[in-house]
Amino acid sequence: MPESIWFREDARPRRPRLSRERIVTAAVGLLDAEGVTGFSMRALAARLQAGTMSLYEYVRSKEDVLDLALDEVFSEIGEPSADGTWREILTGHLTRSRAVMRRHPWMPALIATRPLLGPNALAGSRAVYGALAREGLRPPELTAAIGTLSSYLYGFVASENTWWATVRTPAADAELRARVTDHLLAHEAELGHQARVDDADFDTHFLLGLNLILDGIAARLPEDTP
Amino acid sequence: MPESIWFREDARPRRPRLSRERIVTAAVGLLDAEGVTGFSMRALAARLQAGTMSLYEYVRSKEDVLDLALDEVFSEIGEPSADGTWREILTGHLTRSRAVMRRHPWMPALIATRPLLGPNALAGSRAVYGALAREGLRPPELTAAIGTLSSYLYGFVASENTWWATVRTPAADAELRARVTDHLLAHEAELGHQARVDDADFDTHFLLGLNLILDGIAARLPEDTP
DNA sequence: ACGGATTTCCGTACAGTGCACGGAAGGAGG
DNA sequence: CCTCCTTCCGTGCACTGTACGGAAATCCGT
Repeated sequence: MPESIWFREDARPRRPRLSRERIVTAAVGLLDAEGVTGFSMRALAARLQAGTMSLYEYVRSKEDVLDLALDEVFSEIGEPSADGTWREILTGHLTRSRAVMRRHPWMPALIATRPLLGPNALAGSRAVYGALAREGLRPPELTAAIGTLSSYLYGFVASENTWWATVRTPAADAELRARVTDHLLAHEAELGHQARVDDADFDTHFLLGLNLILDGIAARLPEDTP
Repeated sequence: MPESIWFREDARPRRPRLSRERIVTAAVGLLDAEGVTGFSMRALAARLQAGTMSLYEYVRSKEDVLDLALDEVFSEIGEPSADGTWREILTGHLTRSRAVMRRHPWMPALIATRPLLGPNALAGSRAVYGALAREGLRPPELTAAIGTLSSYLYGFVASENTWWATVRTPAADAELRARVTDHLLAHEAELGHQARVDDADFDTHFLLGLNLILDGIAARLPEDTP
């Protein structure tokens, strides 16, 4: 019977099994699981139960996949909230950005290599731009303020991530950890302050540094806002 | 004559052709010339006119070489000058740091991956620490200030470098460049400001952002200093 | 209904990578 | 002279990105 053709559930390519979206989400998952060094086209194809070369129907190169994955996770940050003071808006947006970059610790390494030109990344910077322009800040101070905020965010999370990565390696880098802890202790001991490094530490340091920058921006706004 | 032992000018067994130092300086040269993606142990050995595996007598792994090269160029930054106001000292130090990172554009990508635990990197952060502690700043604000400054520096140069790298590629990324220029223009046009991107632009933006942060730090110093 | 054209999939192959291993060259110490 | 020990490095292995060409399945014009 010729209709039996409808019952061959997966003989060969009826509808395309693969798609750009499926590849990108699989790439994000692989990067989360294995990091940037564990990422390979073969591993990505295996995760999709496809042949390696099948990916290249939808994607130009490995770099292409990485760019796509990077912009994909930028969308997780979302738009800044519409209400609140400008300080609250920016603090919330940067805090959420930091959370996303900690959830996907491979982001800083890619950002350092590839330009941020995906639609989601551009939309984010545009939103921050609007929040500050609404307060009356103008170029070049406006551009500098945005650059400072994003540079700070990105630099902070990068060192935060490599710190945790170093500390989590069991015993191979024990010597490195001892070295930096000694370094910190030498500093702190001079001033009688207890050295301790944990998540809460990074949280408060992030907010302290952010408020440093926000104070500097506030001093450049045309009139004072609470 | 037993004294002849004192005239053996070279070290123990035989004068080694290779050395850790020679490998490190060759690695810096190779990274400057080819970038991090063009760096390979085979290319490094070729540059030293040696067999690939000879390197492994002096170096544990490729990662090891990269760590060594990174700390090597950190020494180019030098110590902060001893006199001047704290703002002048920090501005000078950060400006010199930025210059070194532009001279070796592969630095941000490595910093995003590996922890900064080489002796030269640690010495630099210690010097900045001292300059601010001398003004009376104490932890946790002191630690936050240092982290903010280095995060800013590193994030700024990273985006600066990828920007130039993108722009310099002849025509392949012309579309990307057009996209970001459109983006900038859309912003600037809203406010009637001319968009232009060149070296001087990055210089002034770097100093604007730096002064933003320094103002924030100044507000936290115990008593006012000019 | 049939014969191409097109789309999807992927096996094979090639040039490149980091590095483990084992061996050769040659001076040093006995 | 023999032996050890340091430096050097050729070979090999598992792995990478991707160019190429072919096979299978669907679509389309007739």
